[in-house]
Amino acid sequence: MNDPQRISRRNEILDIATGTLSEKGYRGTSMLEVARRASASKETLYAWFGDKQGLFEAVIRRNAQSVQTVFAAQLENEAAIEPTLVAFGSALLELLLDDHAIAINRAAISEVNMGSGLAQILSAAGREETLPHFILFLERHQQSGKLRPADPAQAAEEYLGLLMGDLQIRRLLGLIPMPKKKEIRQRAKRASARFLHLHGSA
Amino acid sequence: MNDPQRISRRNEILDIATGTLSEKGYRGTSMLEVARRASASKETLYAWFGDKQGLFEAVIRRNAQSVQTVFAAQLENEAAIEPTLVAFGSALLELLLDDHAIAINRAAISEVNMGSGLAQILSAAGREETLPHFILFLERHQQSGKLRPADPAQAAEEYLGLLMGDLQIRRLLGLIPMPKKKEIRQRAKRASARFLHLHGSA
DNA sequence: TATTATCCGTACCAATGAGTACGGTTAGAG
DNA sequence: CTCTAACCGTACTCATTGGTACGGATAATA
Repeated sequence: MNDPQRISRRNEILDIATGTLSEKGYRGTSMLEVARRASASKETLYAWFGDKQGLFEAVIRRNAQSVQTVFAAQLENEAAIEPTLVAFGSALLELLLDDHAIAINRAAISEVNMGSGLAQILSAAGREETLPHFILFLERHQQSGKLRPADPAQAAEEYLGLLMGDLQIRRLLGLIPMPKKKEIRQRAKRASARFLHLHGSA
Repeated sequence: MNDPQRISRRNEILDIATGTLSEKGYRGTSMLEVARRASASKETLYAWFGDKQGLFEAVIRRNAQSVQTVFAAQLENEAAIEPTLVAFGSALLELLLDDHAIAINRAAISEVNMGSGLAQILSAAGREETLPHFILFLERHQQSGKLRPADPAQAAEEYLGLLMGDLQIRRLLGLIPMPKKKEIRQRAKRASARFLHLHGSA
């Protein structure tokens, strides 16, 4: 198997692992099932990813990587603050609430007590990576006078709180389905308006 | 074993189950271990609680019950709005972020895919039970003119979002320890101030 | 004191799943 | 074309754990 083939095969396996994770959860996903669905052998899985945790670490890392790029661009345009805020909020909700992300977060949470590092990896590749971009964005607008001076980290957290509410928890608990695009946009709009009400200079 | 003894014994077992859940998580907690710690027999556990899920359903229900009473009183006094908001927020944070509550939420989340009803029970006994009290509280203050008219349910969710931020998720992921009382109070104060900034009539 | 129901501890069963080993096959390298 | 390395499928080991069975002890009750 040559290199491009291996990469493609690897991604195929990670796709299948992600799908299985969404359907059955971490505990409910056996290596055998992933192998069967991927028409791969357990031995290959273990050779490539070490063990079960390693496989899902790879899932988390790849998922995070595909995200990272989206946000960096999102927050670095020079548009007015409100539309950017709305676009960013929508993208963030879309991303944090979709089935794959929820499955990944559930996996990380359910393995916390098993001494697994999944949660650390998820945090490092997720929040730790994107939040600074958002904070810088807020600082830029503070300096340009569009936002009143304040601790940008705290302001960022306020926006996140207004945006998410307890949606993520309720998704994690399986109490609500993925919101429709329309609801998401509406929510992002409202959160942005509220945020500007608190922090805007107008 | 007479009745009061049984009740006390039952609570003792639920305490131990809760502690074990905090330490090891749902998956990491075996019925054998609970039995051993409680100096009980597995057979008694199964006789009293049906199965593993039944045991932890009982844990959730008892925990929720002990909470419910706190909030009802909290929100029905006639004090000014801000101190009540701060007190309620502090109590809520204290309650949602402590080790036991986090362990319970982790358990419910990790069992979602297994078709367990733990999450439904948690929601019914938790959010569904306390949120209406808070909404009524907001409505009362709207009618008395202390709060500007608005959808009280939406306002309630905003307060929750401002209050929690992503603290709960980070606690669930094991990324941060339980906040100190002082931080909690400070956070409740800030969230209340922000909320009144958005919704207060003054 | 005798009786009976409950509970404890231990042993047991069946199922599951992580991780390993291996023979057969395929596909790329020389 | 041959050879070799990687991969697939299957089978196997081993540990864990949910759930059940049972004998002996214990405490309430008559």
